[in-house]
Amino acid sequence: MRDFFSDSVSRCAQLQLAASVGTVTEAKTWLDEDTSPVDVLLTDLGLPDGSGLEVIRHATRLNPACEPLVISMFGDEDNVLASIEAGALGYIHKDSTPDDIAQTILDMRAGASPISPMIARRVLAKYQSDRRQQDRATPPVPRGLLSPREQEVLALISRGFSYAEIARLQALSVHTVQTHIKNLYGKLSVHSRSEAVFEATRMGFLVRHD
Amino acid sequence: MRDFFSDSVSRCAQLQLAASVGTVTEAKTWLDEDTSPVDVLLTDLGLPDGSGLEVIRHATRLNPACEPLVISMFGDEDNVLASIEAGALGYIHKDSTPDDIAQTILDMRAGASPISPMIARRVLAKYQSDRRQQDRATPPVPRGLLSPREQEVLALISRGFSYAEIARLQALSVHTVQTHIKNLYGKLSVHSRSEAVFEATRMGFLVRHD
DNA sequence: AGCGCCATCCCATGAATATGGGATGCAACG
DNA sequence: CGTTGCATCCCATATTCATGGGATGGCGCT
Repeated sequence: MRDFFSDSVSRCAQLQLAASVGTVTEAKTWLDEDTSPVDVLLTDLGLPDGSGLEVIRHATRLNPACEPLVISMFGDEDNVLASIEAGALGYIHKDSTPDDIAQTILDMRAGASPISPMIARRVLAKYQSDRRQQDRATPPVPRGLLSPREQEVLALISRGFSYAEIARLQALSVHTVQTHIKNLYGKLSVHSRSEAVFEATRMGFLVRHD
Repeated sequence: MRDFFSDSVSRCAQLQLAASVGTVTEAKTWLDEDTSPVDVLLTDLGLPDGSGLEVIRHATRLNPACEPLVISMFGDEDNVLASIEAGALGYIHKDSTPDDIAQTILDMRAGASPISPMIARRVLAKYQSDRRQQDRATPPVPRGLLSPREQEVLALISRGFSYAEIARLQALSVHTVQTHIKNLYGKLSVHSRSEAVFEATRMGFLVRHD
């Protein structure tokens, strides 16, 4: 197998083969030790001592610019999908010729993602469903429940300002601030600043703006 | 243009052309009025009265199983990406032949996603960066920063309990509670209950347990 | 014109908090 | 065996909150 890979890679005049290993352990060790960043990672999924997914994760963590390419078998769509989630940018069939592999690597280096339309469809489906889920997670903010002033005051409370400080920041009287907070408590049905912050966060009023 | 599309579609023996329109408005109206669900939507992006993106969104909202296919020009990767986010499952070049288009539609119906490797790469990149961002959003909870006791006290604070109440609930002395909170403030570098709740939420200590 | 909601201001008081100190026993770690 | 961190307890006090009242003017809607 090593020879086969080496053979494939050696056909890319532009690339130089840095290493070729046969197990997850070997791969990780080599990645850790090697000083220069790894640009292209060509890996099988079923390695003797673990999954190629681990190697992909390891490599991309060490060098985010690394471009992992997975060798897959037919009918292995699920694993291909998993490797894409792990960071793979393309895959190639196990029975490709060395020339095919070389060409695929070059394509990938040129900015493409060698993926079959079938896989692409599944990635898209997942991408879109994730996106929809995020939208649902992003809250159905009960807008209009809190008046603008109340929201501002709430935000300041959450950052630990005292009544006096809030009054100064908003150019209000301390009394006014107290009134706003009083109303706020009513609307959130709470009885203290901390509880208000908790509830407001839970209800999506307080968003981080670091 | 209508004739061209019709011509393309009519070459798919399996498909029947339901309608062909030329503007966003027409499309929406037709989608709203037509009773049977739309299976395949073939749309250009630059329509006279708006973007094909709107049509895609409209169609997928009405029938999530709808498979939108975008007609794009060369060099229009950004828009293709946008349409994929809007729900498109594939795209085809504007200068394809009717036969190409017909074949592409059939491929898509068979479960593929006609996407060039270049576009695929960009989708993957976005997918993976979104995923990483979500991971970062899900916090690297600094476990061990807060002692168990402190976490409990924090949780009670967030629910609005007073020192005395917390003391009662935890079978502690009020003084002890005060000490814990004092230490808590130090660790979160805050100076009030509300700020503590805010920071703790931000840092992922306070999770909802409704 | 009247009603409701918001923002603004004012007051007073008991309750709760923030923060400074200091102290003990225990368990873990090297 | 000393150090360090946690949990526990104690005290005192200035500050801040929570909450009850009451009041005015503006804006939008009917």
